[in-house]
Amino acid sequence: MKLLKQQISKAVSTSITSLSYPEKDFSLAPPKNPDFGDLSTNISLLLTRDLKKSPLEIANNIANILNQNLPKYVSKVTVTPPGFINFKISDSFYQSNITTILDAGNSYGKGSVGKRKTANVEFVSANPTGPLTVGHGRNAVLGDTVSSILEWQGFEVTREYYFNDAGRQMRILGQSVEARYFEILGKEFKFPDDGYEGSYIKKIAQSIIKDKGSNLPSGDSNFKEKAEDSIFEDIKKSLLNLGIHFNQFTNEKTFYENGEIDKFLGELRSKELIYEKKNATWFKTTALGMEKDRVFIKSSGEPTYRVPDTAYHRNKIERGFDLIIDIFGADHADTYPDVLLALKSLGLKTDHIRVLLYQFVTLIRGGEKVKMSTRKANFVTMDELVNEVGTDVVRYFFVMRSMNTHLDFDLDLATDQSDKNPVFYLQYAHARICNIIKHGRESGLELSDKFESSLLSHPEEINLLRHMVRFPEFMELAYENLEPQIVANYLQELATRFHKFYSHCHVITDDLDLSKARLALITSVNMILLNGLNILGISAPERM
RNA sequence: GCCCUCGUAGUUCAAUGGAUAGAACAAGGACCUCCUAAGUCUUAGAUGCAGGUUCGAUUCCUGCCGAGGGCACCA
Repeated sequence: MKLLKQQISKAVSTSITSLSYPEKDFSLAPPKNPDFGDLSTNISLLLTRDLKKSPLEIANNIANILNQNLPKYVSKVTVTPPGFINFKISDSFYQSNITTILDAGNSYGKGSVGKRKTANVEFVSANPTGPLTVGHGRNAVLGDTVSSILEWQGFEVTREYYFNDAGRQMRILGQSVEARYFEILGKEFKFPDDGYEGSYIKKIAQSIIKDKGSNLPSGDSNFKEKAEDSIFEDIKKSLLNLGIHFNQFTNEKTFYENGEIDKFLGELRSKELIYEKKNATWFKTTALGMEKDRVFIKSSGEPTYRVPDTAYHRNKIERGFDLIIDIFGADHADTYPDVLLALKSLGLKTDHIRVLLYQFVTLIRGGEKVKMSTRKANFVTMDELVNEVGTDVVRYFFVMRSMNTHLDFDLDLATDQSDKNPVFYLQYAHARICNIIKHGRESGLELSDKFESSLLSHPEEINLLRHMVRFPEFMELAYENLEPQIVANYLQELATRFHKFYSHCHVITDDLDLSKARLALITSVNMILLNGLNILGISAPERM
């Protein structure tokens, strides 16, 4: 399809040159209404102003030339108001694509932009203060799917989880566990003001009593460490439940210990971008065009998140990735520019860093919005959700919408309607095909590379084939925009066209040649479904 | 007050600046002697408001209204 488009574009360019029309950057894409043709270009509309002629006239001039010497596989060139030039592609082009798909198999649609390139995708990155919640779920699924989209283009991807087990949050976590520990033992305790109130804290305290006895003193390091270990283990388990596994966990502490933080602070200092004021250390972002300076080291001596984050990103840059992606919630929108600014001041290139912001999930339960807070233990965990509706439904739910939409997650509906989730529509198409293939096998029909593709001329077959050839193009689009919902939308449309085909055309019939051709057709549809579902991390059951 | 994201059908969401704005759920009809009806067909229903750019705007720009998030010596 890509080649064909290039050929047609070239033919259009040649014809406008021969008419001495100026060159324009025109579009060539399938029109929404298939009655107009398979591909349309807006070139004549773009030329209207320069040529001071009606777009229809220009279009007719171009079309006349094109019709004199049709590009390969183009059967007709037409013009429709207001001035689109439409190309009708011959059925044989689409029919021949089946062999292409079957030959490529599970690599059909792969791209090569990422060949011999590496990418790092940092996501989730939740500190181990509590279980993975539905809020983190959107991050997790997006990150994992974006990673797969990159892999599909040839990138070697490192899925990375960055965390900090040394800050304020973790200190309070330790104190919360300690308080519960003494509470259970019937001793005097003080629950911290901003303590974590979830019941998991008590469970951790209980397990500490079991493992370490009941004589731990206040301030014992076990409280925090045990909590961290236990929570981290749960997070990893929850992620695995979602089909996600990380290649690397990076602890913020590393950058203090290996001196990289001191190193880059020194470098900024020597560039006079750091100064002291009110007992704190500031980064002079105003000198770099920002509205106000930012604190790097608090008067308490603790660095702010910007410091280790900058060191961490520098580290990622130095590891030589061709592409670095951060998946952040909308609440981080204002924070990463500081980090990028610091990196630039250090003389580093940041063009290959892409920050993907996703909007928050609003949870709705009983018709009411639920304000989520890990600290207040007001949350729904990923595990609860996955256990209730299953991994496939959860993953599809998070990936079927654009990440910059604020989405409402109605828990009652999610569980009530989980059997109406559109993911089943895709899976059902796959299962149906598997069943037909099985049915064919039972009557002695096997897939063979010898089939007469020209028999596939039913309108529903052509309609299906038209969408199939676009798979590589859509995957490329998903990569360029880093938007997983493009994959989901593509598959949804593919499944629709397959289901329509199914209701109009029988595969296994008395007509052996037709059956063979249709078997090849549905096998190639299945290949695409499988490839797409794989990218989304969704299973493809053979029976439903 | 300033910044970011979003306002599309009753509801939840789609739509590389293009031609008649698509689905799903909910509401009203129809279709299984036929490879799984988790399907197909069909009726009704929407671009917050006001300008601007453009041959053409849901899409880009400005203002207003509304929702969410930010604007820390929290991450």
